Formats: sequence, C-alpha cells, structure tokens
Amino acid sequence: MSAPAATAPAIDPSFPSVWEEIVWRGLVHVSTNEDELRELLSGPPIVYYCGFDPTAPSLHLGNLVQLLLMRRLQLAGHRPLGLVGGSTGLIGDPRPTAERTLNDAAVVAEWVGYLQAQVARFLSFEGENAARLVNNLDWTAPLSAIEFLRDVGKHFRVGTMLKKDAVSARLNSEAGISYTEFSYQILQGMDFAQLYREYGCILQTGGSDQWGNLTSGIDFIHRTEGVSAHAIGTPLITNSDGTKFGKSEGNAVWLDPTMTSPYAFYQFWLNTDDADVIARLKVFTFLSRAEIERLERAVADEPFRREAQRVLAWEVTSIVHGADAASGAIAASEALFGQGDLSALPADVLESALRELPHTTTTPGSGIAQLLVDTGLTSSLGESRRAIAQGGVSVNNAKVDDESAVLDDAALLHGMAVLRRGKKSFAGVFVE
RNA sequence: GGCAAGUUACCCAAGCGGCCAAAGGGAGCUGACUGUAAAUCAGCCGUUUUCAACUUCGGGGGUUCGAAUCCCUCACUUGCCA
Repeated sequence: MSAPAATAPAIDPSFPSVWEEIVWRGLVHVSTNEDELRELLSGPPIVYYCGFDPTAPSLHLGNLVQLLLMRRLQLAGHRPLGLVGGSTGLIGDPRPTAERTLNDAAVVAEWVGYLQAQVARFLSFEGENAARLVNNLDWTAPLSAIEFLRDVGKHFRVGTMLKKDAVSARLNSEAGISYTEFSYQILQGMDFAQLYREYGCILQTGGSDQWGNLTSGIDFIHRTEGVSAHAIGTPLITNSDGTKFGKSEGNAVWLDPTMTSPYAFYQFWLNTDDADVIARLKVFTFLSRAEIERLERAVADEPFRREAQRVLAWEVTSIVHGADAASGAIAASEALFGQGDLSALPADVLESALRELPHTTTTPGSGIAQLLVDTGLTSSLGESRRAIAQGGVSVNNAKVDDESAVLDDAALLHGMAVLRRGKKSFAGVFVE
C-alpha cells in the first residue's frame, strides 16, 4: 500500500462560515454569545489569539487541538497571534489537583524558543492575515509590583477569582493553592487586554478548562476599555472508554519528533478506537465533511479494514511531521506488521524501519533481557525476564522462551534484529 | 504566631512494633479471543546474581533483638484560632 495523497489544509466550503464548521467539528464546548461570534467570524478579518505555556520542552496533543483551530480560523481569513507564555510559564496555571513545581527561569526561556518554533509550523506568516508570535514576558517583565497592584489588580475582584473552577477545586482539595498560582488568571487577563490594545485582538481560544482564564481577560477588557471581547473554549478530548486521551503506554504524545517519533505518533493514531475515530477526524484533520461522512460509513460497514484509522493516522502525522515522515512511518509500520516474514525484506527497508523505532547498537552475544532494557521496551531486567516468561518477547518474530537467551548471529537479518514485546511494541538492534 | 490533623509504591488508599516489599481499587504490562479496535477472562505489576538478598512507606536523628508502625526534630499540606 502506498501513502495516500496529503490533503492541503482548507476550510470546508460547504459550510456558511467557519463558525458552523468548527461547531460541526465539535470544537466549541463553551463560548461567549454565539450569534455575535458567528457574525464576527463571517465578517471582515479579526485578530484572535491562543496562548501556550512553556511547561515542557514540547507541545503535546492537547495543544494540537488549539493549533489546528488557530489554523482553521486563519484559513477563513482571520489573523492569529500565537502567544508563548514566557511569563505565565514562570508562574504556572493552577491544575485542579496539585501545586506545580516552579521551573528555573533559564529552562523556561529555552522552552519558549522550542514552543515558538512549533507554533510557527502551524501558521502562515504571509499575506494580509499573516500570523505573529508574541511573548507575554515582553509586557509583564517591565511591570513593577506597585504598578501591577494599582493598575491591574484593582480591576480584579477576589470574589470572582475565587469562583473560577481551577481555583475553587484547589480550595476544596487538601492541596490548597498558593498566592502565586491564584494570581495566574490576572496575568492571562492582562495578556488579552494587552493584545487588544496593541493589535485589536478581540477573540481568545483555549481549552474549556481555561474558561476561567479566558473570561478573566474579557472582564478586564470590558472594565478598562468598555469593549466586549470574545472567547471560544474547546472541549477536553476524552476517550470513550474513559482512559486519558493523548497517552501512549502511559507517556504523553509530544509534537517534538525527538520526544515522540513519527512512527510512534503514527501508531498512536492508527490505534484509535472505532468509537472515537470519527470525532478525531473532525478535530485533528482538515478533511471535508463529505469525506469524513464517507469514512463514518466505512467504519460502520467494514470496521475490520480500519480505513478511518489509517486515514486519520496519515493525515495527522503529515500535518505535524510532514508527508515524508508520515510515509516513513507507514513504511515502517507495514514492514513490522506486514504479513510476510521479516527475512523477505530488503536490508535497506528493514534498516530504515528500525531507524524509526527506539534502537540500540550492540555486539554479538548480548543478552536479550538486557537489550530489552537498553531499547526501553522494559525498564528493568526483572521486567524483561517476566516478559519473556510470559511469552511476550520475540526476536525477528521468533519467540524467545529462555530468560537468559542471547542474541546469536544465526538469528540476525543483515546484522539487525527486530526486538518485539507484546503485539505492538518494537525496537531495533544493530549488531556491529 | 497558636492549636489540631496529615505526608505510604504511577494515582487513590489500607496498615498503627514482628505474620509488611506493604491489603484493595484504578492505571500499566503479558497471554487468550480479535481488526495493530472494544468488551471479556487469566496472569504479572520495587530491584537484583529471585527457594535468597537488597533498597523503600516526606527528610534527618533516636528507642528496640526488631519500626511504615513508638519518640525527637525539620520540611510541606489542610483545618480552626489570632
């Protein structure tokens, strides 16, 4: 099977406006007045923004929802401001469960650079509605504590602030909340107001868990500028079986290819549950309504073909990592999961497939148990032994049944070995 | 600042001097069944040189033949009072 043609990002012309499209895609969970938003989005270009805090060296799948929403609005003619929170990242958005650990300022600054590069990949910086990257550290760093309290703090009522979901959840939990995190919503409110003053920004998008922070900016703008700004909160993406979306083998799925390989990324999407795949296509691809409805019928009629999953995996992987990387991921997947035996694969095909996987280089006669640890398939020798004892490990598709087995030359294919744990976890071993 | 309660493995949570590497649930892993799906059933789930040893129950110190369990101290969290 060859890679399908990549779909160029576009809005679906069958909708009256981009508002109807994003509603159909299930991207609007909460928002300010719907009629006003519809009118705003179908009118002349407006300026909108979405913020990303540097709490890690890379964005993840939750952020991808926002990035694609930004892109959809830009394709509809509006002008995006991509904000990376150089200052808010130093404070930390309150999570409902527990206080965050503060990150070192130098580390946050480094992450800001990584995130800006990632955000930039999803937006166009050309034309009438060219995107712009902004950093809230630019306007918060020069602010003195006195200015902050007099000019900003005076507009925020503690009663209102206490009612925000994240804050009240924390107040009602045994974790409590620090003054630092309590103040977060003020910073985000300031951002929106600042972007309104500087760029005329009147719409902010974000996850629905950010709703309190979004409205905080709307209130602030209303009090200081007398203008009604808008916000759209996207739904939290959940799996129908109740597990957390965006986790693969317990780890977050990152957009950075060095943190989550394109192969692992592709596999993540390919493994989407039937019950979720259509909703994912709507949110994470630019496919038209007609095409998605066709795939919906395909899932109903021929679920075993998993066409919707294949299309989804291809589309999202190409959007995030490019068509070449996506093709590579497909090739590797087909080599590893294909029907034919591995020994039939040409050396170069096998090698490029293994390069997509976690891999290690070793010398002849290494213990299988140790190789499992080296490639990350297991986290300890004990776990390796257990996996082997349970019949879950194979080398080049030959089951390993001895816990102390070593990698012998006879088992190698062109000096390489495909280490497999369970049904879906693979790693490459190169023997020199 | 005072008083009280609490801090247990990825998460929640039992344990309250030896029977504790630590109940139970969730998550995770493997096997069977499958469609690289879901559901279900079974097993695993601190480390290691695995009939045994070693390191863990917020940090440090102490009592004891023996501590997650008792005492002291420090840190943090929560509640009430100021």
